Amino acid sequence: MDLTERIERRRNHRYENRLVVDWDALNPAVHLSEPVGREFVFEAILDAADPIFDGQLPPNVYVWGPAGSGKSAIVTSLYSALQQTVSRGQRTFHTATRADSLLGGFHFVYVDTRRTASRFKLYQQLLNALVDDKVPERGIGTGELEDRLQAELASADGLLVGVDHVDMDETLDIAELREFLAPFPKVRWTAVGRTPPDDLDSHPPEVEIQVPSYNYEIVDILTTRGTSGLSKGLDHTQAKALAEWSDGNAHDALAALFGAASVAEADDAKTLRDEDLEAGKEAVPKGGVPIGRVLTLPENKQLVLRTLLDVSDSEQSIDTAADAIAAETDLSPGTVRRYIYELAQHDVLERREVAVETGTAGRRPSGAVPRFPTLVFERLHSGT
DNA sequence: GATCCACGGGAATACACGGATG
DNA sequence: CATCCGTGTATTCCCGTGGATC
Repeated sequence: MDLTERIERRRNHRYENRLVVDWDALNPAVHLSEPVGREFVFEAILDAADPIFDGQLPPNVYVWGPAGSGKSAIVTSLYSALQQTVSRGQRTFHTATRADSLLGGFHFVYVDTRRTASRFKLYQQLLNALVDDKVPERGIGTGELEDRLQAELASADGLLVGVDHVDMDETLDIAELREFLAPFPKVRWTAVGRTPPDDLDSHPPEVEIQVPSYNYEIVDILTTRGTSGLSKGLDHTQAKALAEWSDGNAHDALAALFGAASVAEADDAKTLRDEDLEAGKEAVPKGGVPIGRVLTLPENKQLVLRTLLDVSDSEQSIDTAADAIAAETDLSPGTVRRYIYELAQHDVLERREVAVETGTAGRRPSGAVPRFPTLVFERLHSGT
């Protein structure tokens, strides 16, 4: 037996003994290419997109439903599939061979407005997806980008944009989306959000598709993910219990599973024990924000959150915490404090009354506690 | 020289409480 | 007793500046 063989053997051995074999499979921020149990929504979106097969522009579509119901999963997978299908034909398309490519003149781009909440960034992202060279992120005017995008679209039949997370804190709402895309008559969108169409403060999109909350499907989702993520898969009883706990929120269920796996692995456990699952659930606040939301925050805000988890002793005021964080980072105390308040306003943190020992004068201080899956956040951050 | 936007810092406003006032 | 006022904090709001890039 030679050395490489021995190494290989050892590697396999370790691999087999390892609890988690694929963290991405358990990661609620990573969507499967084929989401489980939402086929009818795919059909509805494709129905609406049907005109493109005749070279016509389709209507704008609004997909809406509660948190953790698979909306993002659907749109990301659908758009990446469309993008791939089409761009394959696209390269060879150009002039004569138009008939070869059914969707030849259409482009598809997915954008997350959590990262794209200004006119500039929207144009920048769209352009970046359409052209080969990198589009500058600064040093260039918004008008210039608009011109370039116009030029790029001149030769296309149309552009379909999947716009995720509209109408939330710090993201685009439908009215802004309309306004920003108004200069481009060939652009149509599929917007995704939680707000019911009746509550939108702009006239409703032509097509509305409602995504209901998950129910029994969560067990399937957990089992599917568990099978590829855990060396021994996920026990059915545990999957069922997690599903029930999650109340139809697939994100929360996965976040708890991910957290449980993280705890178990840190403890060198060979299987997921019930206590791990308890810890996993514990770290996922009910009605909190999804981990994806946190991971799209600007780098320094994430740094503040990560440091907060380290220095936090639950009973300290925001002021004290801010000072402690500022000492650990190269941000000023003032900025850290402002960040914490901003994060609290956007539900990433929660302000909570804190016991005050000193005099009674003045407004009472509050502390800040996380409203996002902390174990998931910590693990995803410790790697980078 | 122009661009966008994250930072920093400070001004404005909100809140808590005790004491004064009607 | 209800309301107002003053003082001390906490929180929110706003805008100028500068880094990085074109």
